[in-house]
Amino acid sequence: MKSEPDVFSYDDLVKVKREGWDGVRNYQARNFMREMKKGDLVIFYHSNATPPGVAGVANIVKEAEPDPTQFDPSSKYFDPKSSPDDPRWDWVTLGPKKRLKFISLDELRAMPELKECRLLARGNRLSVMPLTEGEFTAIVAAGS
DNA sequence: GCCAACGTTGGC
DNA sequence: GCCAACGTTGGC
Repeated sequence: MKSEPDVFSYDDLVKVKREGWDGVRNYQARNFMREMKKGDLVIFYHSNATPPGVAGVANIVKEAEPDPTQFDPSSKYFDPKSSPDDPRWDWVTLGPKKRLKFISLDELRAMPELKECRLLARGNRLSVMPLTEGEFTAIVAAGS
């Protein structure tokens, strides 16, 4: 899962202990969140950063449920086409699991295990996407 | 249903 | 700040 560290970093997650992952407004990303189970592990990626890269491992502490910001007119994530009767967007709640030694995007690209990794695919803009077990393990090993 | 215009993402 | 990629919107 990607986050812009200026907005919400891995350190912020450690600080607040748990955080609802608000603002996902892409159906594919939403559907991936819906597949997540409590206890699932998540690679926390810092996007739009200098440098971008992986900061740590998080876990799912609460499964998908409606993202309340979609109903809040004062939120930048407000969606007037969504209603509490028929919510369109979900969030999951994350907690910190394990901080990793920062792995920059350059280092990720150099890892043979990540050759096919969706995160690194050209033009990929999804903020939530699945990793294979091998990819996950390789990233954790690189940051441990 | 097509597709041009537009907005957003995210690396550089 | 630039720009490629690509999802969404809206006119037809």
